[in-house]
Amino acid sequence: MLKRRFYSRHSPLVAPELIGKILVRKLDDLKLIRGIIVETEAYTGSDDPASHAYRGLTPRTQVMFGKAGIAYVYFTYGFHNCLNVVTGKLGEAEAVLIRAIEPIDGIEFMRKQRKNPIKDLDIANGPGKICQAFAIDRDLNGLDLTRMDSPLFIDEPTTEKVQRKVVSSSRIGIRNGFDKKWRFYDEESQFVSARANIISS
DNA sequence: AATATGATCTTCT
DNA sequence: GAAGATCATATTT
Repeated sequence: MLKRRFYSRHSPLVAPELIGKILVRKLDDLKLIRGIIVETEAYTGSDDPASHAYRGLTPRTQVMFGKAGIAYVYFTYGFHNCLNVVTGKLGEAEAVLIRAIEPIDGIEFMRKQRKNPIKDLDIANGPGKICQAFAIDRDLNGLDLTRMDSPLFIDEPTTEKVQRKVVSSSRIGIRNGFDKKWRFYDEESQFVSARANIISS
């Protein structure tokens, strides 16, 4: 399990290192849902016009200003939740958005969470889809991902491939801050988000 | 293959 | 009141 030391750094540094790591979700019945992170985006605070924290602390962005290694889950477009991990030093308002995942374990569960027949490629290739597949909602906002008993955390890969070809681009779905190349993804993965493919083509 | 639209919630102006 | 770190479906090229 990744420790707080890993998260307590500048988000554009943490985001590319999360590619290839394993997101793990523990359900009530002790079932394990696992997948490889293949796409992330870094956000910072007052210097990043694309960030929720750009205009300072608000009720929604409160956890971004807190300790690293905490989940920041927000609700967007009236429909979807998105999962971030808080990074940086205390008070710095940084986070990494998890944008796409390659499912490994609990695929049948994920399929049920989403829409029943659905291709493996479409289970978690987008931030809203990840939260559906992994049963993540705002109840998990503020959760500490570095505690042993946490129902959600990030692991080092074990049997999975460790070396990834990580490349960067502009972030997706934002109007400002296009100059920053803070979206990172595994160039060889088929599981990156669908919207990314549309925009970059 | 590209573009449009509906769903409909939260936050900040 | 408008915009938003989205997604699925429908409609048009």
